[in-house]
Amino acid sequence: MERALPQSVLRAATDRALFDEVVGRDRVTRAELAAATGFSKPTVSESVRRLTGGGLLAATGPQETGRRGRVGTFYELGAAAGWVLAVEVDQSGVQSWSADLAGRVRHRHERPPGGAGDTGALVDALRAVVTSALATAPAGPLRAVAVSLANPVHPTTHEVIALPGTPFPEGLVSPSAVLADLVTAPVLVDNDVNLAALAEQGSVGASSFAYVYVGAGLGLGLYLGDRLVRGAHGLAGEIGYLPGSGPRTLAAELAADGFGRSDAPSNDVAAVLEALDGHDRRALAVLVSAVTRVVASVTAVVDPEVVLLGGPVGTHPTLLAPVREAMAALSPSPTLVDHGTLGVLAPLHGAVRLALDHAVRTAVTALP
Amino acid sequence: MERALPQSVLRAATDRALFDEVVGRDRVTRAELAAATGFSKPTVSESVRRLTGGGLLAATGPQETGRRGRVGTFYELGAAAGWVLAVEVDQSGVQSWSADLAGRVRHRHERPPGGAGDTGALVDALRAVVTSALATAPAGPLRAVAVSLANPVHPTTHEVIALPGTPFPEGLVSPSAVLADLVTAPVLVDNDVNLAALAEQGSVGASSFAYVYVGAGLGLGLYLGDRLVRGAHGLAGEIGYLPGSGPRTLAAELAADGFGRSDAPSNDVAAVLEALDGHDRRALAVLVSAVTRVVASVTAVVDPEVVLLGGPVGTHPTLLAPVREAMAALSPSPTLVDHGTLGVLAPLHGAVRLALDHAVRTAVTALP
DNA sequence: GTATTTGGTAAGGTGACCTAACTAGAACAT
DNA sequence: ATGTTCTAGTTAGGTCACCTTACCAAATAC
Repeated sequence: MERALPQSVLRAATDRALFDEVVGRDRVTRAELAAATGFSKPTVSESVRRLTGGGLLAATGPQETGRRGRVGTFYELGAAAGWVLAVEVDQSGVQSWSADLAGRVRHRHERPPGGAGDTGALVDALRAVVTSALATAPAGPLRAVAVSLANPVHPTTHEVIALPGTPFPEGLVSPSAVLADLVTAPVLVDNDVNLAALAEQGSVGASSFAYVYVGAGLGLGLYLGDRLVRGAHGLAGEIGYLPGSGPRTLAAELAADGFGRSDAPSNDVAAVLEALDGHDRRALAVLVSAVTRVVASVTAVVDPEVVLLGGPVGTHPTLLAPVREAMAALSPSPTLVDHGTLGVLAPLHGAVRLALDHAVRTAVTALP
Repeated sequence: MERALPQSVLRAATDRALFDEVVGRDRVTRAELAAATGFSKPTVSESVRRLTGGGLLAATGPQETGRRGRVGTFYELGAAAGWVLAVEVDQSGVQSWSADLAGRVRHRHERPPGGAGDTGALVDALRAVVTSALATAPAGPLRAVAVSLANPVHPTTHEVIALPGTPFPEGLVSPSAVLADLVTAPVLVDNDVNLAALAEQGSVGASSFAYVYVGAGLGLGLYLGDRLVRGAHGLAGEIGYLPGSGPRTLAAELAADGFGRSDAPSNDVAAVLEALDGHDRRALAVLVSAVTRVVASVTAVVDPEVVLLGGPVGTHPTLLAPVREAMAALSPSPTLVDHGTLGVLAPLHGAVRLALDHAVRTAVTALP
C-alpha cells in the first residue's frame, strides 16, 4: 500500500479553495479571503503568494471602498493565468470555445460538417478549429482541452467506443491522437451527453442528477455523489439499449415506430418535431411512452433528485406535462422532472467545466 | 466556506491504514507495517502507540520467526477493542451477529417472526435479540449497530420509507427509536438489498457493481465508485417500479402473470421455485424476461462491471444461462452476469461491513 | 490631531510527517 | 567465545502546512 495522503494535498486543497473564491468574487483582498474561507490571515497570505507566483492570481490596483480602514491589495485572476479549450464534435460540425480560468468564454470558432461518414473531413475540421483557436489564443498557457463527442468514450483510456448502428460513425476518431502535434496540453475526451449533464448539473446544483437527451440519438448523463458516472466500460447512459415494450431495445422500437431515418440508424428529428408541432396524437403517445420508460428506469435504478429532459425532442414543450403525469402514476419517488435550460450549448458548457476543473487542479498542485 | 481539510484527517487516515493492515495480517511488527504501508518507521511507531493507547491494538508475545535479526514486538487486534452488532429484520424473523473489529462473527441470536403485519411482535423480537446479544457481549465497547431492513430507508435520516404494497408492512419501525434505550452506540439502518450488495461487492472486488435480488420482492443494490448508491430519497434500486412490457410496472406484471400471492402483495416464492424445478417453460420464460429487463436496464443506465443475481429465485440455476444469452443479444456492454455467493446471509455480512466501517472510522478519529 | 477601524506582517507554536543515525538483540561464521 | 551481520525500534533533528498572538501601516471619523 502506498502513502494514503501526502501532506501536500492539504496545501493544494487550500490553494484551490482560495483560487475558486477569488474567481467567484472577481476581486478580493486577503483579509476578505480569510474571513470567507476560514483560513487564517497568514495562511491566506502564504497561499496567495504561491498563486501569484504561479501567475494564477495577480494583484490589481486599489479600489474605492466605502469601508473605514486601510485599503487592502485586491487580487483577481492573473492576466496570464492561461486558458482552456472546449471543443464539440458532432453531426453539425466542429465548434470550439476558448475560456479563461474563470470560465469566461473569449473566442468561438467553428467549421461545418463534412459528409456523413466522412472521417477525413471531420479530422480536418477538428484540426482547423483548434488551429484557429490557437491563433487567437488568450494570454498564458493552454492548460487543458476537453472534447465533446457524440459517441461513448472509455472512462480511462479516452478511447472512442464503436457501437453497432451509431448515428455518428465518422466520429470514431481519437481526438488526442488527432491533436497530439498541435497541442501539448492534456486532451480530455468525453461523451456529449455526459458533458451536457455536467453543465446542467452545475446550473441546478442537485448532487444526484440525471439528464435525458432525446434527439437523433437517445442518451443519458448521470451525476451522482459529486461525480459523473461513466460506467465500467464507458457505456453508462446508453439508454437506447433499455428494454422496450417488446423483446427489442427502446431504440429499435422507436425506429420501427416510424421515427427512424432511412439514410442513417438514428431518429428523424425533423419528422418527429413536425409531428409534435402538428399535434399528432400517435406520435406524442409514442414519444411520451418512450421518454417515460427512460425516466422511470433511471428513477427506479438510481433515484436522482432531479431529471432534466434535453435535446431537440426532449425539450419540446408538449412532452413535459404528460411525462410528469405518467411518472406520478408510476413511481413512488418524488423525483423532479423538468427541461434542461442550456439547449444545444450544454455539451460545450460541460466541456468548459471539465477542462477548467482539470486545469485548475493540476495548476494548483504544480505550484512552487 | 469552512476549512476544507483539517490537518488531523492525515493522522486519522494513517491510523486507519495501519489498523486495517494489522487486522488484515493478524500479527505484525512495526517494521513490517512500515514496509507494507510506506510510512516511515517513526510514524508507524507513533501511530501504533496511539492505537494501542486507545485499545484498538495490543502487543502480543514474541513469535518464532525464521529470520535472522532481533525479534520484534508483534501487534494484533486488541482484546477489548470492542465489537459491532449486525441485525437483520425481515419476514423470517430477527437475526443478529456480533462481530469483533476484524469482522469475525462471535455470537448469533435469532427470534422467529411474529404474524404478518404484527409490528408489535416484530419490535419485541428485535429488542429480545439485541438484549441477548448484549448479554453475551464480547469484551470491549459496542461501537456500532447496523440494522438490515426489508424496506427502503432514507439515506440521511435512516427513516424507513412506506411504499404502497410493501411485502413487509410490519417492518415500518424505526430501529434507532426501538433500540434507543438498549444501546448507546450509533444505530445505522439500511435496506437489506443494499447491504447484500455491499457484502457481495466485498467478495467480488469490482468497483462498479450491481446486485439484483429476486425473491418475495424485487430489489437492486448498487455500488459505484467505492460508494453505495442509495438515491436522493432512498429509493435507488426499487426496480419493482421499472417499466414492464405494458404500461404497468414490472412488479405488477409479475403479479398479473400468476406469481403474486393472494395473501400479500409479493411474489409467491415457493410457487415460483416449484415451477422452475419442474421445468415449467412458461414460468421460466416469464422470469428470464423479467430478470433480463432488470439486468438490461441496470446495464444501460449505469454500466457496471459485474451484475450478480441473488435471492431465492435469482440464484436458481436454470436462470443464469438464458439471462446471459439474452443480455449478449441485447446489450453491447461486456458486463459480467453471475450468481451471488453469499445467499441469505448476504445482508448480515453487509451489515457487519457497514457497522465495522463506521466503528473503525469513528474510533480512529477519536484517538487521543 | 487623535481615535478607530481595517489590512497585512512578524514571531513563534503545533502536529504530522520525514531522514539519518543510533542502540538492542538475535543468528551465524570462524 | 567472539566478532559480524542482520533486523527491530528509538532518538534527534528537519520540513511543511497550518495555527495564534501581537504588532505595524494606512485609511476614515470626529
